[in-house]
Amino acid sequence: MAANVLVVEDEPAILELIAVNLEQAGFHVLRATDAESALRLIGEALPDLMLIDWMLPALSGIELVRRLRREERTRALPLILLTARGAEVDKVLGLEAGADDYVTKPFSPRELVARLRAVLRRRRPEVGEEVLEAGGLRLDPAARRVLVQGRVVALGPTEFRLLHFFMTHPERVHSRPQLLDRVWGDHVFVEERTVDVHVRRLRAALEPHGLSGLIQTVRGAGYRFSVQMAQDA
Amino acid sequence: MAANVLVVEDEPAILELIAVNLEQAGFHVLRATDAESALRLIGEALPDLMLIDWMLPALSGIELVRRLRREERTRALPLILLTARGAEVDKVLGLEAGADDYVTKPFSPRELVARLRAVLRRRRPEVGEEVLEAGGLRLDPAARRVLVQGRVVALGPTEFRLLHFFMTHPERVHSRPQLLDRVWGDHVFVEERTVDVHVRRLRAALEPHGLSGLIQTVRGAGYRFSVQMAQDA
DNA sequence: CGAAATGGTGACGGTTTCGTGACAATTCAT
DNA sequence: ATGAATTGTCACGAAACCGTCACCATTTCG
Repeated sequence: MAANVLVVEDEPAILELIAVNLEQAGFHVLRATDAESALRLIGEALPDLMLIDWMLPALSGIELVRRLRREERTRALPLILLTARGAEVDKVLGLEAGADDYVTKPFSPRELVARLRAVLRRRRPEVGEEVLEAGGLRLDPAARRVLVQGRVVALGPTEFRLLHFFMTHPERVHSRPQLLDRVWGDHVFVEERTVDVHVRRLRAALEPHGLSGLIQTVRGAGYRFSVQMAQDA
Repeated sequence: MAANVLVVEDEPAILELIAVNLEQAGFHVLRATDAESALRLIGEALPDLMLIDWMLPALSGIELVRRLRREERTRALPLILLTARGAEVDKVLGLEAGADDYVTKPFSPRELVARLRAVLRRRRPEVGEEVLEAGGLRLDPAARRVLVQGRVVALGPTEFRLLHFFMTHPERVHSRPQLLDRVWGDHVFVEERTVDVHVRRLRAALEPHGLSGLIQTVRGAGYRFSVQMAQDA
């Protein structure tokens, strides 16, 4: 989720101001003070989004936008332009050049972050939204809902994510550390036994619907979601 | 591609100036010097876009905009307002009344043409104007009205838009940022919790009509409009 | 057989999230 | 201009959720 944002702004003070705000919002910020160094940075690795000042030395912001749009590799790169207040015309020209959005200076940090997120969200074509079916279960990620024979299974957020992971990685054993990594996130630190508790809660939620044995304990190894082995004593 | 543009401007010299510029840019220009003759022209044939001066004799430009937005036939008609320089309030009022954009006088021909093209490009799609029915609700976008069993449901503007969005995207969870994005608009910045309040108001408005459970909260994720499963704990 | 290891289970605070009522600011119609 | 309606924000409390622990059952292995 930590998106890389490349900020191109020639005024060092403003650049830092923006960078600090974005980093506080959880973004990873790359800095550039002119278009050329920005292009150089892009050459190494594509960021997830670019924030470009309208006024830049040498190659102007809008020129940079146009150039990025011409290149195949950077064509789909989300771009946001920073324009000075009152430059109404610039907005139109900027959007025509191919920017995804613009922010007028001065701006509030909240507004900037909101715009950023909006653009990032819009560009992503929602991956992993297919409905999953296995072992009589029907999990719909978009609706965030689990059904078994038309009946809704009541699940908490963590249980839902856990089941989601199990269903996307069935028929194999996952250790507790692995589950913590994939379901809780690699930055979270919780006890391994917490997994046990949530597995139990998930089992308890499935039981009333006649489903049991789907999640199996592999002693000394971890847990496994299995449709095949679901019916044994 | 030669779009018909109806220009409403009471000052003959300015009207001609605009007309000449637009025609040079390839538009077909219709002229009117007051709101009434403009309405008469529209009665015969709808233009593709209207350029309306703020100050008009008798019926003012903003009144004309409001009136056009009320009529079903002209609701989707792209409108651009011409305002005097520095009249910041006018801009807000104009956009609120339903104009798609505004241009401040004096303006450069190039700017005017750019705005016109921009507005035409993102012309309102006629889709999403058909009557929606779901879960005992009947929503008419054109009439901006919601019925349940013939009875009118009293909704504020925001609640209406919220319900409209829900009904056009049912059976899936929408996060608060997503809802702010789609219902409030990209360029509005309000607290996320504001969504909660409006969801509550919407629920409160539906309840007296025997409808409950249609809008479900999904803890940690957002809200969901669901017709099926509307009756569970 | 007994000790150690492993996992199931129930319960308990702490935290997060959401519903709700109130409020001030603003807009709109009269 | 006055009053009604709408909107965004906040504070408070209820409820849901989470992580942890203690305790017990079962398995493993000396």
